[in-house]
Amino acid sequence: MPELPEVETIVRDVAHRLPGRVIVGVDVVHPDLLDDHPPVAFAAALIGATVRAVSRRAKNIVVEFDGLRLVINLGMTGRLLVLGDGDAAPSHPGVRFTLDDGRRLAYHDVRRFGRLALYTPEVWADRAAKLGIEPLDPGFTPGLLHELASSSRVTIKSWLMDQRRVVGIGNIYSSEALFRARIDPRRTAKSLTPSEASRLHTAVIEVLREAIEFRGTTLLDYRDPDGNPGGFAGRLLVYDRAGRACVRCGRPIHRIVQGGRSTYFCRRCQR
DNA sequence: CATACGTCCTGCCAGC
DNA sequence: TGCTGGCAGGACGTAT
Repeated sequence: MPELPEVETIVRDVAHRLPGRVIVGVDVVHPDLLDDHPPVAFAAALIGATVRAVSRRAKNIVVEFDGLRLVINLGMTGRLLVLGDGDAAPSHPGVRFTLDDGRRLAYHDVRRFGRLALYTPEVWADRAAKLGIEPLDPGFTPGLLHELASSSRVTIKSWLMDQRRVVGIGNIYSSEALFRARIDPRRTAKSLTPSEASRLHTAVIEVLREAIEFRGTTLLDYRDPDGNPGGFAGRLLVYDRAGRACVRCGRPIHRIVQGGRSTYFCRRCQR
């Protein structure tokens, strides 16, 4: 899916366009996107509600209404599109929202791994509290990263992707951050020294910030709310570059499988 | 509790 | 050309 930079790009784009708008229509095309929530109740709760703010927590888009939170997780292929009069209908609509100014907000999802859920602010706060720390928050320090990692026997690659410790990092940015930190993805999380944890801390923050600056990575599916791809794919150093030359040493980038997911790294540069 | 793995779903692409 | 298998930005449930 969209990882933190892609979700952040979407949220920043809609955060100044949606507040003040009222939902006047809800069309649930694929009820499975709501889990077991009845589509009729979902629509009824949202119709007439005014968007007050849009924010991000981990890889979730949080649309804030008075006394209600619509939380959207994009899964692998989800898109949140803002459509005007002339815009074509999405090819894989999941849920369509009509706004009081005539625009439409469309949740589009080819694989339908995404989810839309409604919570009271209190229940959402409880769920959000169970997620790990935001890597771009000041509380995310080299010491905290080292401490959190020091008790885990899983590989550092898998550890980075676990949303219970540090949020927002997925399959692309975990490989990218480990390359930048020159750490072998096969190492266990607990094996990192304080100085390696510090390098990884810096690498995570830098790669996420740069990716946000370039509006995210589009390999195939990711689009911003206007339907445009992100610009960071060309700046990836290892992800999806198996067999190509490492930008640092020139040796070929390797692809391995960890936890059922592809990992890309340089055997020479990453120890 | 922590860890490992299968599952949800559709589309695309390489290889035969 | 047409088929098949493998693979794809995530996260949850279950088994051990």
